[in-house]
Amino acid sequence: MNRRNTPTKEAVLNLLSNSKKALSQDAIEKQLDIKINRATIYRVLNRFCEDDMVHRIVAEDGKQYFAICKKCEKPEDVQYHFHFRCLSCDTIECLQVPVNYAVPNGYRVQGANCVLTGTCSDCSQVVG
Amino acid sequence: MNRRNTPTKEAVLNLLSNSKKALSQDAIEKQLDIKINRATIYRVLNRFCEDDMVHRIVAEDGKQYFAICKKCEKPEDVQYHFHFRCLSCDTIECLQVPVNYAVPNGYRVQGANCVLTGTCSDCSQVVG
DNA sequence: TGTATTATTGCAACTTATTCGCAATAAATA
DNA sequence: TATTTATTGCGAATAAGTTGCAATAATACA
Repeated sequence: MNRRNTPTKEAVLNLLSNSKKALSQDAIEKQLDIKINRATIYRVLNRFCEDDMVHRIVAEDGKQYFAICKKCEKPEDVQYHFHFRCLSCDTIECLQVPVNYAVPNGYRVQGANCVLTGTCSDCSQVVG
Repeated sequence: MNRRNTPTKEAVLNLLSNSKKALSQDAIEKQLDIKINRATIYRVLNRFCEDDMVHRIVAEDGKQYFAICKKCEKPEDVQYHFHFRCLSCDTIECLQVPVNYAVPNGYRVQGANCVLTGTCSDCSQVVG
């Protein structure tokens, strides 16, 4: 199952690389210059995730968001990090904040999906 | 908008009270003795959440799970806690593990949805 | 350089979770 | 007991994500 290079793949990867935020399929489709089918975008994204080039975040809206970040670039860096969902500008971003936890005896952790919700620094500026 | 007591409401609340795990609408419907409409269950659950009697967890499967736990009983206890989703027995439970985080300047946190994934203590016992 | 192999794509249909409008029902209250 | 309106059931709608299939195109190889 060798991967092939296609314009679609490249376009989506570019978009994610240049975005500071995690993007949903929806957002990706809108931001792309070229028209790419919904199902294709999902397939491309799922492949990126399989290949550990991108990670998937599920927000409390139940939707999937995709991001490339520092953490993705060094897969040795196993530590999970928090994500932040701003209710004001409706975006999700990776925080450089590690997730610390101590689970009870016998629990084996294999993954983490941690999203904080609130107002991001940009949107908090409203006051002055 | 005063709340009324109904058999439905009582049944769902009982179920959640006696369950150690967080339950999805689906699970609730199956476990109830009486037949309650899907939409009604959602409405009851959403009302419970509004009234802070129950809290809602969104797992990486994108589904909502509902739970009553110690934390729910003392709303003054603002601290968020982790949830654990066992991939083996496919359940979600509240952990007595607080979520600690330090967000960058300017960020205002109003909520948290933190789910750890893996194998719970019961399912880890397989070995011995 | 031409051809075969098979990963990738687009399309349409499907699944699943959740919500919504509306009319009927039933708590609470006077 | 009558009135008010929260709650329910039903069916339909919405939205996110997946899947089957045939067509297309990237890669490998003669």
